[in-house]
Amino acid sequence: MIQKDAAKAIKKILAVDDVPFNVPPKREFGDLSTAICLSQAKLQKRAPIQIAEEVAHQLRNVKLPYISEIIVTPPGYLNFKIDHIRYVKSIISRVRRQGEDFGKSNEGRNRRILVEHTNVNPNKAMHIGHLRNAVIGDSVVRTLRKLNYDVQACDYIDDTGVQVADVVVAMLYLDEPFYDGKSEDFGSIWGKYDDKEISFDYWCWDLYSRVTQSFETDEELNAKRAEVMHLIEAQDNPVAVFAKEVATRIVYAHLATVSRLNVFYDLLNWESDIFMRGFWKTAFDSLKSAGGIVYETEGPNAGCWVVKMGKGVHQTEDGVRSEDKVLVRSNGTVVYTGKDIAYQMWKFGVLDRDFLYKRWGTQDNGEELWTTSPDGQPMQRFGMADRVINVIDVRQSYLQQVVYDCLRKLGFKKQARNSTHLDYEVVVLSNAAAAELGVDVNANESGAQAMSGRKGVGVKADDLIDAMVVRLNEKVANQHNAGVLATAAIRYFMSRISTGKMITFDFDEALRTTGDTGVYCVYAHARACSILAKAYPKEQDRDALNIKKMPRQITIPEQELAKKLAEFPSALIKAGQELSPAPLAHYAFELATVFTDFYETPDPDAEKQTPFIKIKDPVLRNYRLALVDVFRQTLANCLDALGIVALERI
RNA sequence: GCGCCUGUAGCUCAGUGGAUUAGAGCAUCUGACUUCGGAUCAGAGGGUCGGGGGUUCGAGUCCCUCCAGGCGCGCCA
Repeated sequence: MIQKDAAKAIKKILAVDDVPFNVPPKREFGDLSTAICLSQAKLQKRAPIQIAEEVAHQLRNVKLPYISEIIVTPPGYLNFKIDHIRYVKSIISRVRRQGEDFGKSNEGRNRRILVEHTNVNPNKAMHIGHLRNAVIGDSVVRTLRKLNYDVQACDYIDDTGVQVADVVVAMLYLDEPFYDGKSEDFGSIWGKYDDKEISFDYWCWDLYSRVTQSFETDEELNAKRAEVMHLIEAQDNPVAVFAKEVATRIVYAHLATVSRLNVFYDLLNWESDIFMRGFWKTAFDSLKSAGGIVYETEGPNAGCWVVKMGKGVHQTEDGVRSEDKVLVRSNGTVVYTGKDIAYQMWKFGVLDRDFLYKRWGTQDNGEELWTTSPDGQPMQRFGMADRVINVIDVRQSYLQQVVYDCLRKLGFKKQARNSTHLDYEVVVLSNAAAAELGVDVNANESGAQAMSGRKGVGVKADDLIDAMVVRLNEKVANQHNAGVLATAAIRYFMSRISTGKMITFDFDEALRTTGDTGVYCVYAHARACSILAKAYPKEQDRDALNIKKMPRQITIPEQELAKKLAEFPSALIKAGQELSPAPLAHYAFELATVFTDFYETPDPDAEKQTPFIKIKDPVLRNYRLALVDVFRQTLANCLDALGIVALERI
């Protein structure tokens, strides 16, 4: 706010659009500075120092609040000294007044954003790569809600794809007893799975990797695979019903897994419903009449409906290739991207068709989760978004662009513009981690291995969470706190790295509890709570934190803490603009670090530090404790945006 | 071949045109609890910001080029 006021005044004086601020290298220059006059010098063709002096003169007349002095330094910097007593006081009272709402803003103005994330194939346990998606998606949802967007969090369930079909084939035909091909009774099939031994998603993990290996050699099994895929697509037979049951059981397992990490949704969107509600037919008709799609009669795509992309047909070293994207195969079936176009149109409410909905259940956060369903009811509630964000890893960039291009070709230019592929890099395994999972690599060589569901190579999400809980259990008050801390550790670990960077997963690094970690952040919060609990054993005594009097001097650690606290609203805005949890993770750690410094050395000049709760001067005592309190509140708000619960005691 | 991403300390990462000395964490070494939580803190060592050009008063940051690594370019999802 202090910066905003100064920027506003300077904008007026110099008639510029933007005034960047930063921190001067030396404290005697002040607390804030801007080099705006240096860049202005070029345009005005005058000495920068001269401009700076003039601006400083005018600013002094404006009387900015919280600014006590304005200094000009060569070659033309404008430096501001803050009136720390007024400033710190205003931060404290602002955070105390706003409480949980501190940091929120009205950026979104209630604009509706649909965020789709997680989207794990319902055929096996989730691994840590899926976790990255869920953590990024959920954090973005939380952040956008704090910016007052009307957010719908969706999880897409591809229950009719090949991956589910493969597990179904495995269950029916990999081990005896085999399915007879027509029965509605799958009792003997379910008998192969023992829920006392292993969870269903884990069981499928191994089953899936076994069946994909068998496909390489087993002709008969491949024939069954084609048959099962056909039956699932047809939807009107016992195998399709069985497949839906398999997928549903896996979805329950996935939701249980992500729930351990505080990831929640508003709606589950099933691909089978997209299929049965005729979404594709409508989109196909629109594409045909808009001329966005053409039927090829010759060339490599003869017999297909394609979207014209790039250069079309061209010669490469592999022979004649086409950049065009096939949407309808020559056998008349639609590819995934085709369905995705229809689905994207639904998200914006421009498809002219809708799902049927019913309640799925209540999530651990107390919120109702809905699902699309063939036996649901129509509802005017989901979709119809102003903006759509699809959280999908970077390998699908090309296909996402095809979807958005098709929207454009259909005349939905605004919707195409408001479609965002939130692309993030994948999680790979360090050689050491891969070796630990039994992959044949040299653990001592630097390098990484891709995870592979088909090969069954990957760190399962629940295994990671369990390992974290085990590690934390020793020093924690109870089992519940170990779970909360494990969530903090894992979410932070997945959040702190920029979305554009690959995460090379390593057990030692992921399970760390010291330094730049979620555990450190929660620890700092718990410590602050502990101080307050000792200072004011009775709840009503905390009224003293509504401070009226300030000490005569503000120490440097106090200034640093106050400045960092004031940054939180802009950290949230930045995270919302970048669609990434990383800025908030960095902010949380910095805030915790600045607080710890304030806690350890509140009076840098004093020979001996006095614990806050033992300070005799009531003004200083209440003031310092008020700082502890607003820190506690701000960190908790930040961690909330990251889906991390700030414990009061560990 | 074309396109996208990444390259900053031994390792994992910040740093989205500003200040003489490029910041954290981990690891290594040295220290600090009879006072508010030691999952902490203080200190030390460790850098040709992949290389080379350019733009600018000023470049880790922008442009060009080269190098290295990753990922895309399916009638798979």
